[in-house]
Amino acid sequence: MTNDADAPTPPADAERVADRLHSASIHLLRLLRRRDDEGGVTAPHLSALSVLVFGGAKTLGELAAAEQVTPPSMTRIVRNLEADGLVERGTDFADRRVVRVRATEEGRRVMLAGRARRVAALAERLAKLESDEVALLEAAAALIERVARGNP
Amino acid sequence: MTNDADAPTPPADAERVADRLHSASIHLLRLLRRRDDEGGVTAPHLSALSVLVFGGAKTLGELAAAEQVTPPSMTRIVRNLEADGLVERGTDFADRRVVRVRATEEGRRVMLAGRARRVAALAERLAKLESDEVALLEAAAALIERVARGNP
DNA sequence: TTGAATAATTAGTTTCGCTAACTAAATTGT
DNA sequence: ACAATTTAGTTAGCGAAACTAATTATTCAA
Repeated sequence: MTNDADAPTPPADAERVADRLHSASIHLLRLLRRRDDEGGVTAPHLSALSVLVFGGAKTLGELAAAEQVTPPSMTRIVRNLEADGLVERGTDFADRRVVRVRATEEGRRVMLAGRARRVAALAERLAKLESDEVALLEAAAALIERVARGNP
Repeated sequence: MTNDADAPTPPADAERVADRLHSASIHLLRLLRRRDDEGGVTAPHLSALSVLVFGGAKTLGELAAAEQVTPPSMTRIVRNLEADGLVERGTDFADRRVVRVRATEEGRRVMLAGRARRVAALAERLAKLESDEVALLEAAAALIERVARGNP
């Protein structure tokens, strides 16, 4: 495995890049996966919560779609978040089937604190990179996000 | 997000980038997990197998380290791979505590096929990007890999 | 030679995601 | 208007993945 982070326009075959990106993502998440005992908030919870904090209230279905999980999975995530007082559910009066979910103030605080804590190990390592490398990673994150959804 | 790696030093705060990278990785892997269920080999298995195929035989402990999981986790992965005939275990004659693991021929074939299947959805989407965007992602993958391990 | 260290395994727990089947509410078609 | 269909969400249950703690087997060192 030779390093081609700085190679001059390599033959960037989509499949090879896909494979590396896949592999890199697995290893990155394993680094961050460990449970956050202090806050008790796991990565998927934090992720859903941050959608609510930054994107405002959503229906359960919208949240499931945003997080790319099935509705039953999101039902469970929301139930746990509610039990911890981090989100609130309300019924939509126009359509009583839908469940509206929004972050509580505590949810907002916990999300911000938990995120900082969870991401600290990574941020620490990023701080050691050159600034152009960090910029590259930021651009890449946006691209990956776009690719993971349907390139919208 | 039109700027590249050579953008004029944006305020690339490490923590913000860490958060986005984290989020992007979660979503990317969720996308790929679904595709993967169509085949018999799961992502962690494939990942470990590819270490063996590309890196040659390893001890169980080395494999655990390479994959950033604990030894018990790797024990289970290897047991499953062995049950499927994809790897073989052998005792090291110099030190009878260690378990040497190597991919079988079938393991090699299955790994390559599985990887192609797994990565197809991603590669398809990558193919729609500009070539400089793909190159950026490739460089990012290498960087992420470096960061996820201890920046060596 | 006995005791500490190392490699791997076993046992048990937790979290997460899925599918299938269900309830409840809204919409549609006759 | 009311039966049939569609839509939103929930419940129940399965399987995969990862962890910690404790155990076994082997090696190394005092």
